[in-house]
Amino acid sequence: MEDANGNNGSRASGSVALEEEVLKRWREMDIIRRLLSHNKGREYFRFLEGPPTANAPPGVHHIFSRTIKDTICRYKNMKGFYVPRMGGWDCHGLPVEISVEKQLGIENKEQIEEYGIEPFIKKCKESVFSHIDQWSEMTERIGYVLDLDHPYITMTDPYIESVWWSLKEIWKKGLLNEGHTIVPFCPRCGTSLSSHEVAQGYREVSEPSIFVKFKIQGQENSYILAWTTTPWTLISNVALAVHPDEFYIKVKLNGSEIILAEARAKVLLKEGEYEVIQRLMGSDLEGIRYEPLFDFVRPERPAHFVATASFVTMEDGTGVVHIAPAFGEDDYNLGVQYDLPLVQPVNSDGTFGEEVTPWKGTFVKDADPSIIENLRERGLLEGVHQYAHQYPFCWRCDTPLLYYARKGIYIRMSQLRKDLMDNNEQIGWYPSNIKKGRFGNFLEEVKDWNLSRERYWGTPLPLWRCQCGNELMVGSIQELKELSGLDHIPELHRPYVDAVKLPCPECGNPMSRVDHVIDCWYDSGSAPHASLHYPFENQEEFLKQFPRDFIAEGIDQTRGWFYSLLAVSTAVFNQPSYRNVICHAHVLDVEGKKMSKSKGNVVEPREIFTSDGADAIRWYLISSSAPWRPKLFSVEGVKEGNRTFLGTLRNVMGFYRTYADLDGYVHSDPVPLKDRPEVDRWLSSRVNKLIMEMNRRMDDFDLNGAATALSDLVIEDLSNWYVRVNRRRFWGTEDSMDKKTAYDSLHEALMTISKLIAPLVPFHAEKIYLTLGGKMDSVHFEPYPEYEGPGIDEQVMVKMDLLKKVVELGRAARGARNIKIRQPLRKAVIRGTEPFGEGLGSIIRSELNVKEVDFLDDLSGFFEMTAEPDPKKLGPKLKAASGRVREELLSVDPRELARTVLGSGLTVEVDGMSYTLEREDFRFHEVLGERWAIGGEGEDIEVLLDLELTDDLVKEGIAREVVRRIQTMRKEMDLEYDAHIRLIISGDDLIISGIEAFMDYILSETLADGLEFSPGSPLGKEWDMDQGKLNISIVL
RNA sequence: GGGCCAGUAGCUUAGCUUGGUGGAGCAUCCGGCUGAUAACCGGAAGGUCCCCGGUUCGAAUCCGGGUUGGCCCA
Repeated sequence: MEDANGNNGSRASGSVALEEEVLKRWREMDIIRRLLSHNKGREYFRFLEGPPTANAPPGVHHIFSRTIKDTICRYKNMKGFYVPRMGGWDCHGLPVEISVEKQLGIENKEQIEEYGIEPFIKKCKESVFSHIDQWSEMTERIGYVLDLDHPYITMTDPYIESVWWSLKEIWKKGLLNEGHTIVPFCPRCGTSLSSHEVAQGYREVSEPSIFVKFKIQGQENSYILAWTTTPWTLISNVALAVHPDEFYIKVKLNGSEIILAEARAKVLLKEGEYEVIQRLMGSDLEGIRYEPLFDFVRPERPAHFVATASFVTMEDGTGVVHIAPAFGEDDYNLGVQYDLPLVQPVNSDGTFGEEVTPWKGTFVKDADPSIIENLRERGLLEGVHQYAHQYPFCWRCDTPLLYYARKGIYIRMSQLRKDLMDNNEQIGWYPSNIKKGRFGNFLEEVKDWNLSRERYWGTPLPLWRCQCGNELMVGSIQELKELSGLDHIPELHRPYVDAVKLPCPECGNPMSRVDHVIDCWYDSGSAPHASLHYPFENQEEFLKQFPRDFIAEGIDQTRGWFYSLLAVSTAVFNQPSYRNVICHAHVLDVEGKKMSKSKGNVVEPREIFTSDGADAIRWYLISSSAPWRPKLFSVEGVKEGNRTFLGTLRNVMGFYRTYADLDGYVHSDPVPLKDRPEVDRWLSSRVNKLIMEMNRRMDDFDLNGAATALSDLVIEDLSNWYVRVNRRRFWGTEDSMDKKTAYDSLHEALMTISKLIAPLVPFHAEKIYLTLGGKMDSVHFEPYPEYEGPGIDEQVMVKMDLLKKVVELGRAARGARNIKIRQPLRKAVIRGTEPFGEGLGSIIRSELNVKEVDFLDDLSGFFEMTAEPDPKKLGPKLKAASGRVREELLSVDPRELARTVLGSGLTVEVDGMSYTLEREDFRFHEVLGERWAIGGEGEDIEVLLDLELTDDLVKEGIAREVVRRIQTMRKEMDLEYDAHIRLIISGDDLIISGIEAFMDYILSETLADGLEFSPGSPLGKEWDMDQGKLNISIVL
């Protein structure tokens, strides 16, 4: 609650009340919707919202993304750009299916088929927006300007149609192929897993690894030694791989001749145990044929020979890798290179097929011991080792995953590698290292993109096939209708699209759609065109918005959305679809751990909204460090920002309002700047300088730098300095020109600040703007302040810096000698600066409470000099000896050293060498006598205070002590600021004489109409002062 | 296992590009100030600038290696 003076009871709660008031106004005046069309018709700032999935509630990290995006967009909007901000929702994908599976209590594809695809995807559709209310609420509450009424939704027909169009474009370019890809596969769930899911399930396991002898064809007793951690894949072996540029040796071991890598022999075999017969390069081994270990499958193409491959390492094994192309990515690629057969005698449930007679129906991994035993009996086993390595398990059912060749449709991104890299050059990355680093490295090794998913809930792959081998890619709804002869397609999802058969133009037989849906990353990567239903609608609008100027998401999107956007736009348009991207780090808990429900360390956005508000959390996330530094989220940190920065703002406003209301001040006909005192011109210069800096930082996407600059000005310059030293100018009862000038200056500074902070803390900005009588309906319609020179008076800024330094040093001088500020002193003497004008000089006198300020060029009369060697000078001059010389000189009495150096000069002998040093090689200090206190000793500016007290000074000090006590009592009595009082006082003689000497001063400071001395008054408050006892009563 | 980023006071961090006696905020303690401020001002205490090595007269800063944490990928 606010009191009559506009002060908030508590700084923290003040922020929530303020925001609710602003939110109410925004709703009533439709501000957010109006901002969405603000500047329409002017130049575009082209922003793209990354679509979240609304089937889980938003967390703090979503607030982080949204704050960054909102801040940049609000800024550009104020800079005069039209900033369309279409919301977006990502709908498809396995996570949705899984949540529906859970809800239905089923857990595999068979059960989904049993349940029915149609009711299943209906459930998916319902589930997609299960938490949309929380998302909308959060979005509005943090003030994110986003069009939630017309969002793009990736599961709608228009969106899917645009996705289809782009796929057909890619298909027309011949970039869409079918092939096998090796995918991680869960044999129990019957599905391949996304890389993200696989990453969740890695565990360290210890498994038997075996050394197997492959008999070389046509040679007696001669073998190649290979090593594997997956014995079951030996059934499907079709080749052995060696590194072409490593040395291999043939050795005699246990009566056999064996080939293995030289580097590995040294590790695996004991010295003397073997005899080297021959040394060869890996490339010399290429083509050697060997006898297959098993013959369950007879390959249709040449197999069982040695190939060379650079992925073979000398880190472990024998330097010979057994190759089974159906069960590993490297193996598969090598298979393509050597045209090896794809031997795959394993069913999709992970058991061996009929042809593998001894183990048919056995889960492959369970067959390992028996296979090992089989090899041992046949004398082909050289050894078994326990081997610890990382292996992926299904995150859902904990079954070990198998790498498995599956048919799939993929985009040949590897062919577009150079285009991707060229397009990446046109993108500004924040932080910049991502461009060449994490993202650039990824592009250099970009793999073909497996688009197909053997699932249900996704954009159906629009590829129809005929038995005759003919294929058709469908690129629009219209095309599908024409080809099928149907005039109604219920929707572009399974199973409806599956039901559509197309007559084959080649042979007339019905063509069926391939089963697959596509990777939902392709959906979101299509957002730049699909959000506008391009090219079916909005052709012009699309051209205006492509490529987008700015996107921002978490760094985990590097290979997610940031990649899929670039991949789609490169494949379809050969351009990047975004020009600038901020990748922010994650929001972790206070200990640096990932927030997760199971750990119970999740911070609920709502809790912060009701305790400290949206601006507080926005400010915390932006001001605490650069966006790409992880945020160790602490509620204390949010509160601190709310107290220090936002609270100070609210308080300066409160101060302004208290007195402006009292005086009926309105900002009009302002006093010309040149007629204002220096301190006002200083404030204006500081604000102008901030305008320059804010524009520069925001244009550079440097939000953290902008926040720091704001905070410095508001806390240090505006509140802690300008308002504090000028308070008295606002207090006077009569309407003076000086008072109006002070109001003008404070009003103007606050008005500009309200605009400068608007993108960052939109609620506080609004409140300040409106309180100051801003003309627009919202500060967010105002143009962002632009620097218009010459608004910066460098001279007055330099002077003020000096002045602040003088005051700081003067206070330090008092502190060092324990002299209270309320005790007036006769004189301050300052060295090292020019005299200030009367205006600024009076600030020094009141801040330091001295009667007189003197400036002297030379204070040596007060001092004795000391000297110490300056390592910065000694180093370059004496090189290696500098350390010893410095040590030597530090052992000399510094006063004596100073006398010598300043007098006859100095030669020092160290380790038998002699060095001549000069004045410049030293730093000088001064020490002074008892009467004076010093601040800044040895610095560019020094301040001396005369501590000698006269009777008058003592009495004045007493008077100030008395005033302070009366003011405290007024406050305790909760008196109105302008309430007049009468005083009844008694006390010790010295104190009474002080009061008598400064009677007028005391009366006017405390708004007292009379003061009466009345010994022994029982009603008053008893005070214990340094100078004796005092009793004060206040009467109204 | 690979890539990227980071390690500075009890906590949050600046400084690192371009080497020259390490700064700030919060918290603590002492003192001061206070009719705008749950504020503010002065001071104290608190540092192996993650570790080891190299370059240099001199390294928080540059280079190499390691380590710990985060993220991404396997």
